[in-house]
Amino acid sequence: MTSQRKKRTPSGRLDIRDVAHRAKVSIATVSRTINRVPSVGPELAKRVWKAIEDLDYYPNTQARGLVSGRSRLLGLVISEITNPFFPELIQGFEEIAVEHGYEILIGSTSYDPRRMNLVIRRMLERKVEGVAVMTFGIEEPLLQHLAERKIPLALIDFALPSPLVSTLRVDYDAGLRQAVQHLASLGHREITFISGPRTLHSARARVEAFLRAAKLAKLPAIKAKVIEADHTLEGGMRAFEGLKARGELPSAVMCSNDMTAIGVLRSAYASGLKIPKDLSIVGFDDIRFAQFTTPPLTTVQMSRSELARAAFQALTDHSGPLSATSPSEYPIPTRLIVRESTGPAATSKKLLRSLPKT
Amino acid sequence: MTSQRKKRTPSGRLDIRDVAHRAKVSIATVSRTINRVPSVGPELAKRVWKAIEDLDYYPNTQARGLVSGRSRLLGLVISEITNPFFPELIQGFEEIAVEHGYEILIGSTSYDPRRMNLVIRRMLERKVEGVAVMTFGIEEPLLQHLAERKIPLALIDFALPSPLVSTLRVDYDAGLRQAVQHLASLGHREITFISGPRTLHSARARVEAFLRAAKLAKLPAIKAKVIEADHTLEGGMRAFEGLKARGELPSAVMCSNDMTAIGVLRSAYASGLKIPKDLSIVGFDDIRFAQFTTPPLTTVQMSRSELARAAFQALTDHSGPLSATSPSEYPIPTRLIVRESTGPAATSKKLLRSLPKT
DNA sequence: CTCTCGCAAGAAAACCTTTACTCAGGCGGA
DNA sequence: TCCGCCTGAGTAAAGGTTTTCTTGCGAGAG
Repeated sequence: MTSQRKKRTPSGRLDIRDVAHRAKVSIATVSRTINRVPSVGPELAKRVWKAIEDLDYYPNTQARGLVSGRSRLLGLVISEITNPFFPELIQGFEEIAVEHGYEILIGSTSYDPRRMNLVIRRMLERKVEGVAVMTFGIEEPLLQHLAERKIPLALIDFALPSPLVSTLRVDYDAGLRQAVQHLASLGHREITFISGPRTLHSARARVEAFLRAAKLAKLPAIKAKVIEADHTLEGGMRAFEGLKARGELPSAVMCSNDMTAIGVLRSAYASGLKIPKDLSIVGFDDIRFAQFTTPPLTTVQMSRSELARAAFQALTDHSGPLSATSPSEYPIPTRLIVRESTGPAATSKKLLRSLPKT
Repeated sequence: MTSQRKKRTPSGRLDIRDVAHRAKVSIATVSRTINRVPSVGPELAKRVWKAIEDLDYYPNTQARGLVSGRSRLLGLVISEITNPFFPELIQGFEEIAVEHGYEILIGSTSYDPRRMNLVIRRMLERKVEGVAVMTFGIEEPLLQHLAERKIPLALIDFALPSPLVSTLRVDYDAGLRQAVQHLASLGHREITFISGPRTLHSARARVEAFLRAAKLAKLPAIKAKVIEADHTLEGGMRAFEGLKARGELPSAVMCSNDMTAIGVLRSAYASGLKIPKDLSIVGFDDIRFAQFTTPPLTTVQMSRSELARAAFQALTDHSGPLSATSPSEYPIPTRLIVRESTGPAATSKKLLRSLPKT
């Protein structure tokens, strides 16, 4: 009974023993109470909770993690936080993670393999319990490295034959088909797709889905062309300028992401074109800003919150008992959001004539 | 010498002892090597590093933090990650933090006091070594709570009389003075300032700085008016509509942030006004998107990377020995960036006449 | 009435580092 | 030559939890 307290400054950090002392129980009981182990008697539990309340105690996560081997930390690897696509993803991910008692570690790769390496290392050191790799320029060897460490992984548009790796499979076809059909029904017969960098899985997947959609829409003489840009606003501007300079402007442009579409919009506007009268533009992603362009952008929505939810799901499914019953693919739906950047087709002949010469 | 290893699965997580064993030294030496304690002989150190390399060992951050009392974690509290101001701030903060071996924990408050509470709690549990509170709707009691916990704090535009609290003092005057003078030199005599919510310190500080600048510019009969919005794009649109409906459109509008300015821009455009011919618009913040509006936005730049750097500085200055020599205020400069949304004044008479009636 | 089983709660080990303390040599000064 | 001191490396304690193992107690069965 001689609860021999060691010297400690009264104002110092308080620990589980302080609580135990105040509630007149052992530290084990306090721990069990906090972790809601059912074997604690209800009246004892109440006393413990009161002590916790009184002292304003909260457990030390580091000690907890050390012994339990669980860090309650999840990694989120993104390309660049200044790309407006990602903050919305982060928001969703943070929300659901926190709700489940996890904290998230964010790492931006800036498309730099060296940084990617560093990011992975950081997450490993912090003993994350899972990593959602939501960046597009993925380096396969690095992922292997992670997979070998027995860390659950959630990848986007990319699969890896490992039991702990899940894939978020974006259903590009659905949304792009809707978009192509929407355009076709407005009378567009020529659609140019401005793609992202060919090096990105996700960009390639979008192109292919577009091509399939164009084929499927088998309208007479629909012409589907693809040119490559880089998923940036500036890239979109350059793509438009290129098209215009070569006299290849179609009546409708679809873009691999919204930033590109906004760039096109901007350049088209600067060229004196009226959107959608002279040119219809469709984006992809539905970033928040798409609602606020002039005119508001018609775009294919890929829900960020759904993506976040699926990623979290995938990660935590795998961190439980290795029952291997958890699915390895999680479908992410997409759908067209019609706003005002699309309208009835103008013939490209007329369009070209109306253009001021550069 | 009987280096009695306990049973351990060969493929299990590896330990500082594994390294010690392989390098044939004690674990203390390994630890010292890793932490670059100079008392380790160079040839021993080399052997240890080699062992670390061979095993691909990295230390367990949790154990480290537990014993050293240092989590190497910094908290960053923001309002909303989807507000484009913040990702740029986060980027800068992450960069410098990682460079110094820290990891950051992000918490969004969404202007909700309850969430704010939760965010603080999360950071406390993780034993962060400092918190940068970069949100604007700060709850004072919560900060007190943090300050009492002896956690270094960096606040923006807000001071607290506590040794561990530093203030990032944004020099609104400089930038706003430049903006007012720029407008004045273009012939504008009426400038309306669209403020943020009065409840925000930062918003109030901007208003006051604007008023000072207007006074200082003491051009004859300059009319400085202030109306309140809410720092959102929609808020900016509403503010413009209100001004227009009341027939109070000035020749120039300055906004408390860029989102507001973009809203005004958008509404003005929708009303058939030409920017900057009919109306000059100045923003504040210089978010990245400000370069891409049509026309590109003239705005007062408050450098996010500088803010991030100062915040980090403030936090780490205080976490060293409590020498109290660290400054408690860190100045953040601002300056005008002239783009194309400002131009020579049109008289408001003429402007009103040219407006289509609502 | 006693023995055993089950359950609630306490004691102690374990988690992986860092760091204070200890110890063995080597070297310089007296 | 001897002693104290410095240097470099090892030993062990500490840090705050969780969790396994123990223990004590009450109740039900024989």
